[in-house]
Amino acid sequence: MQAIEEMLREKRIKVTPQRMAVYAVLRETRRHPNVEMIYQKLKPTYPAMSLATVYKTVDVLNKVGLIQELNVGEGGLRYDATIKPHPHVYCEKCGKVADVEGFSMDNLHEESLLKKIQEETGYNLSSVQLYFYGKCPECNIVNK
Amino acid sequence: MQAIEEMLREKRIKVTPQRMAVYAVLRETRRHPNVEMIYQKLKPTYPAMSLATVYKTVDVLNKVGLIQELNVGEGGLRYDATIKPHPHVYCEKCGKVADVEGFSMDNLHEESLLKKIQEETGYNLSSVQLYFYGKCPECNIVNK
DNA sequence: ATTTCTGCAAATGCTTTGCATTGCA
DNA sequence: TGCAATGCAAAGCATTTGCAGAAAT
Repeated sequence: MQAIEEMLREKRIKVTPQRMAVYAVLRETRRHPNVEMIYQKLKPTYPAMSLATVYKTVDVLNKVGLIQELNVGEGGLRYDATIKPHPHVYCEKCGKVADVEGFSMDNLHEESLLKKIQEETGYNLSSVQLYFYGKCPECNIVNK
Repeated sequence: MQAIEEMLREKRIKVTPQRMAVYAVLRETRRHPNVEMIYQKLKPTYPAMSLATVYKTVDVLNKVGLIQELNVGEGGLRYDATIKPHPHVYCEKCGKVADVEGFSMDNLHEESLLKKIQEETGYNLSSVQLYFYGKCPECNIVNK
């Protein structure tokens, strides 16, 4: 795994402690946190860090392509440091987001398919998201 | 096409002019409007209708399965009266949402695939959404 | 030295809520 | 009649913005 500092530098954005910290949090977790979760996680270590900075930081990291933004149900946008396209499952009860690893999205990026959809819709496409909705194992146990 | 009044009645929800009007708007358009757009569309005909009612109505229609809710980019949730699963394309510049018709999502609902993903994730799945992101034809022409 | 980022607080925008009134069944 | 839906205004969150001071290149 490449050093975080290097990765930011390669993207030609200024390397600040806040940016390294936010990116580090996202690389260490599989929980697809939203901005508030990232903020809470960083608070003990960076008491001065502002929520607005977390918002700005995930925006920058997303725009340079170091992380991806997930638009699943409620609770705000979620962030994922794994940028290789993969499907996500969302729990409609507790809001948990998990990766689906056993399904490749390569076929959705396949040259011919994207081209076909571009022709049909006239859109110039750049990315794809596949979301599955349901109930997570923990919420399934609980009645109702 | 079935009469709107009948469809609401079959879902055992109270039939009101507001609900029929909102559902009618969604059946007549392919623009995947958000709540504000539906509200603006109805204002001339139903000047007394409240924005809150539109919010409550799309929520009810979605819950009984007459419409589906789309969680694409900015500008609020979008609504679609076509409930058969199909992919959507979202324009990252102007926010337009369009249907993709040339790609079937049946394979994503295939018994074996859903089962496989349920086994891997432990989630009990109920629905799927496939979103493509890019730029629409109109926005592609404009520079930058 | 410049440019960009951060932190704060205020502002914005979408959505929900509480409640009195109205309307469907 | 009784329960549910509507309309209005206020409240609630998530997110954005403007700007002065701080930090990175």
